[in-house]
Amino acid sequence: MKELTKQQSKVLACVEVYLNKTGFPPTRAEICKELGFKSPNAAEMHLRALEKKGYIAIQSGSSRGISVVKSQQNFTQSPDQMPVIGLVAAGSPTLAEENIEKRIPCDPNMFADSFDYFLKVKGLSMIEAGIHEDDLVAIKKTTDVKNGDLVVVRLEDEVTLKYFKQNNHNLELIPANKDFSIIEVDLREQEAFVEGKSVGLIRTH
Amino acid sequence: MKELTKQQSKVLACVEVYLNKTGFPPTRAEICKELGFKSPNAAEMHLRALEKKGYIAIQSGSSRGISVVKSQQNFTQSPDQMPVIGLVAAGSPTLAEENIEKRIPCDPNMFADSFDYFLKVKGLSMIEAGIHEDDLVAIKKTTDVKNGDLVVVRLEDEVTLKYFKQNNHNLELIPANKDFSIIEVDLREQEAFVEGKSVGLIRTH
DNA sequence: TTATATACTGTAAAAATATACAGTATAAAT
DNA sequence: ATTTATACTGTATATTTTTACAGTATATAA
Repeated sequence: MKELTKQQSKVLACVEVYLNKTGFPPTRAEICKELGFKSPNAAEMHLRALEKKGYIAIQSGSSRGISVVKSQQNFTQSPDQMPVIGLVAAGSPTLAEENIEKRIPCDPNMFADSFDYFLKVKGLSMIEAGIHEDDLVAIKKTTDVKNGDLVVVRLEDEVTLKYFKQNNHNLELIPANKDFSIIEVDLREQEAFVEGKSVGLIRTH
Repeated sequence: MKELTKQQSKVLACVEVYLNKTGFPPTRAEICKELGFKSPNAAEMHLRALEKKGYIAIQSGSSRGISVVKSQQNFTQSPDQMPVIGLVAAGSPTLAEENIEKRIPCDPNMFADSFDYFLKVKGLSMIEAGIHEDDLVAIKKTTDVKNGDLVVVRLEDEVTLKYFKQNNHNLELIPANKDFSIIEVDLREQEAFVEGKSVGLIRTH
């Protein structure tokens, strides 16, 4: 099987992801939108190349007439098992096997945004936001967070779940419980690592 | 899940076979050709019926925008699309398509107990249990509930989510908000229908 | 007897989509 | 220095496809 160029590989992945999410293949225009191309012909050329190399088949004249012949990644057909990580007092939440308490079968796209793992909540600092002890907060690994986001932040070796608010070098980590006080950090004096942000929550009754 | 008519069943099978063979869904015209209809509207009507009964989802305006939600055969392994139902003021929560606000890809076994649908929470009566407006409560259809369970109960045409407590003919539906009062029902005087119980909760941030 | 649901035909317009053609730009190969 | 392959933009058009509307026919329920 012939090698794919970087862009061809991206296009194939895009088709596969779309197919997985919607159940039918994307149009040229949709591929463009996803990958940032400005001409439908960009997608067309890549698709033709993928066809030539035997990765897809194109039904000429049919809309969305793409079928994936040889998948790049092996999509697991069974439901994903998303890991649950305890909010350990020390160190970053890592996906190392020893930190995974258990796994929950669910779709990483079940919330508005995709997520990477569940964080098990300890303590009552966010209770007024309806976040209880042992709730599982779905975390997307990212450093791209805005004021007001519910974020996972590491200070020294302490990991915490709080609302995020930053003005220049002044970082505030805001709890949702009047018995707790705001954590203020001067970023010139102390480092803070944003591990990710919450995109959702689940709780077992 | 509602029963299908003979023709609807044929159309669903046709879609599934086509999907299996080509990798993308058929158009109305192709369904007609396959099943011998002479008008694309014949296929259209059957597809709309299948959508209403929850077997497929149709992406409006998209060509071939059909995704099979609930397969007749059991060969689609894609993650289940669990329905979200609004807590309507009147009548039971039903799974008829007109009551389904959207669907969420997730595993029906993600909680300790399996569930049938999500109920979208209205109001603040359970806020002290960390259940907010617009949270989605996972409901298992059952009448087998115990005191202390979080249940969906219908009184007359009112559907409500409360804690369950019953002593003989005396039923109490207990909110989790000090501004709300307990609903007391004498079962000799008034009927109460237990629609199901909550097995979990999800919230999108 | 009059609805009501199922099950279509036939037509047509609007919208979505594939796809051809004419270019531009860049890097690597010859 | 010129070709060749990759990687696009931009435009236009023919075709595909959805979808609304107006009917017809039949069986079943109220």
